[in-house]
Amino acid sequence: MAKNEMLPGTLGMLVLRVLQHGPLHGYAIAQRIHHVSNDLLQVEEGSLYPALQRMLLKGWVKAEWGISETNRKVRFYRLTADGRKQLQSEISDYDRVTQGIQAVLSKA
Amino acid sequence: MAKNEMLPGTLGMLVLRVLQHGPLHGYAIAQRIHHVSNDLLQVEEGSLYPALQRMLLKGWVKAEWGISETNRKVRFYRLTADGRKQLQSEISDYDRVTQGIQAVLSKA
DNA sequence: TATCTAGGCATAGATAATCTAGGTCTTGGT
DNA sequence: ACCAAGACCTAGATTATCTATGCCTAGATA
Repeated sequence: MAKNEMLPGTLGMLVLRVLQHGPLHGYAIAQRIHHVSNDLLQVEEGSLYPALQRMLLKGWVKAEWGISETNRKVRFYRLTADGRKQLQSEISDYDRVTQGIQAVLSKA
Repeated sequence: MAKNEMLPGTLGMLVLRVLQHGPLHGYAIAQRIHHVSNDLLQVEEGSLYPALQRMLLKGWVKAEWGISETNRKVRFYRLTADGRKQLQSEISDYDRVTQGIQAVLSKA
């Protein structure tokens, strides 16, 4: 995953995480992740929108149309109760796996 | 990536890392990763062998047949100079991305 | 001796998630 | 009248993983 690419399998977790603050529209989700990560992470639109569709199907987010700060028609996503649970689960999986990886990288 | 699954994109790095000590055969690579990670990581053979093939093609490892400690015909893999460079590159990519992820998870 | 288990290599096919590269529409500024 | 940026979306290619399977051998055990 060179340059600004994502770690496959972690995008959903990041999206759910930034939605914990409150609803955001897609474009804003990508920007938020980019800024909060100090520009280390770059979410491509071709990854983001399909991911949001998957999460809608799973019931982890709900969407509704609205108007953005810049007066554009946008789709706001907000976390559901299931989404919150899913986020916790993904975080603990992620923590466990990265612990394992760190162990290998350090004491291999 | 539930239970013992891998984080996609990190297997190659882990394999190269454990080969830094010296040559190992495939089965032993999987075991080493499993043990060193405190059983957190489980490398499936169906992931490992294709990964080794890819790394052979890229020239990151070289393979030769030999006899294992348990007297079986095995294929020993050892790191090449290119493999060492690749490992450093993958580690720094990985570190950068996980820093970004941690930033989002904590200060989202 | 026959059989079983574990060690060990390998591949095919399904699945999933990403990226690239396009496309569309709108708003606000020049 | 035009253009850049905001915003949504999808198709297709690529890549990496997992599941399931097959094959072979050494050593232990019945």
